[in-house]
Amino acid sequence: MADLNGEPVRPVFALVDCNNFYASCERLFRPDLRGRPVIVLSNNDGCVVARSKEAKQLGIKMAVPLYQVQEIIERENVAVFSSNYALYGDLSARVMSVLESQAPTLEVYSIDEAFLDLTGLEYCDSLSRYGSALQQRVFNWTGIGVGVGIAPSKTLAKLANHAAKRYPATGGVVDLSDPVRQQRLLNITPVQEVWGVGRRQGKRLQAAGIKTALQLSQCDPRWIRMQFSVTLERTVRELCGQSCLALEQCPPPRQQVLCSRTFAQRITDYPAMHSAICQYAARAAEKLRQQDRSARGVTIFIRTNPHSQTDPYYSESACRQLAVPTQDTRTLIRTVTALLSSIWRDGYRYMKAGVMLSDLYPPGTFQPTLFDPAESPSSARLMQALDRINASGKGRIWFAGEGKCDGWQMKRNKLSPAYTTRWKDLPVVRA
DNA sequence: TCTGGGGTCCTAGGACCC
DNA sequence: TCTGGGGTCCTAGGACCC
Repeated sequence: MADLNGEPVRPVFALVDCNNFYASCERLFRPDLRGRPVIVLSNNDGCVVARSKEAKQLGIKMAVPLYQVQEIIERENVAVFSSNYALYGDLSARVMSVLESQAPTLEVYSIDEAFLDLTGLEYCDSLSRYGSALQQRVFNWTGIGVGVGIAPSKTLAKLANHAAKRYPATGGVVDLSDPVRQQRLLNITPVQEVWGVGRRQGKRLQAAGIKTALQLSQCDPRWIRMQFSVTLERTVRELCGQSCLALEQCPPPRQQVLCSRTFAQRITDYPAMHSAICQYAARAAEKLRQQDRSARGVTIFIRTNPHSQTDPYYSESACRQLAVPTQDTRTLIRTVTALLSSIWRDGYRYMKAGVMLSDLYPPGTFQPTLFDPAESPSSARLMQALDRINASGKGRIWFAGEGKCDGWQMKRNKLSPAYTTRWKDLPVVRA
């Protein structure tokens, strides 16, 4: 693309990221929690996955197990919540719809982040002024605070966003279009904070004397490719302001569907594991149908606690390729049941299990052989009826194999109401 | 006692083909 | 005694992301 003077148009990306998203959601309908430290826990109330500003200041680290910060929680009167995905998902959709109304194109990157394409906008308005207006509008319309990072590549936009959050003087908006500013920020950013550099590669880079993002950006991309990977080569180029990652407006179709859980209490007997595996298969099948796919590959895994010093470790998986893809819960339950009996061993204390569906086909795209069994014509209608009933909120139908609720079910002791998605949880305001 | 869940992409190596 | 070159596909495992 070129502008009217024949100069190539430089792409401009913005990354908008919600501040302490889950913690902000929990506080939105609880004004009494303003100023009080808030944390949100992972499934099973296991680890800390979100912290309000105040909680961060107390030194509560990300992903730390709950029991390790119990003392701080009690001493400092920290408000603790289980994950409430119904609430976060709904508020996320609200934030995204505001962003969508304010930018020509956007990519929803995760539950609390979106990339926007602002190419060409700098000719109409100052980019940072636009960022501030966007931030204000999201806050006014949803009550959620966001940070905005603007730059010529996604990786730099990520970095700008980090800076917007780290340095309050920025007001939560950083425009990194200027190469001099880019260099300055890269110079004070440790290499492992760059998007796409994880712990492992961070260590390897450090060992090679590459300690800052600036040093990484100055590496020869070909050398990086040889020593590391093409992915990291792309990161180097992106850090130099060369955009290699495009905006993905429609997310590519999923290639697998996974449902796995850690149990609240260890499972030691086969019937309990069987009902857990059946429940995960049923849930995975539900997701599969939501995505309008049929799966041919079925994998299950079971494992004990890898952290345990005292219990023996066991981890095993098994998979099967079906003759024809299916989205019928009954077929999947039959399959996982057979797989489970092949890997189950008595005498272990199991901590986690899961069901994975892969080799996914859109309807009507699989070519069966002459002798493949056809799916019964009533299957799709039956599954539709099942999904409709279970979505109606009037009750739930499940398969016998799933059993009734048991002690191993996920622990969510500190769950807040589904304020925005369930009528009976609607907050009431009294004058 | 107590450590989440759900994804993607890349690479190396083996099997196989002509 | 001598034993090519080029390619595809599949899988397991590693690394990364939020």
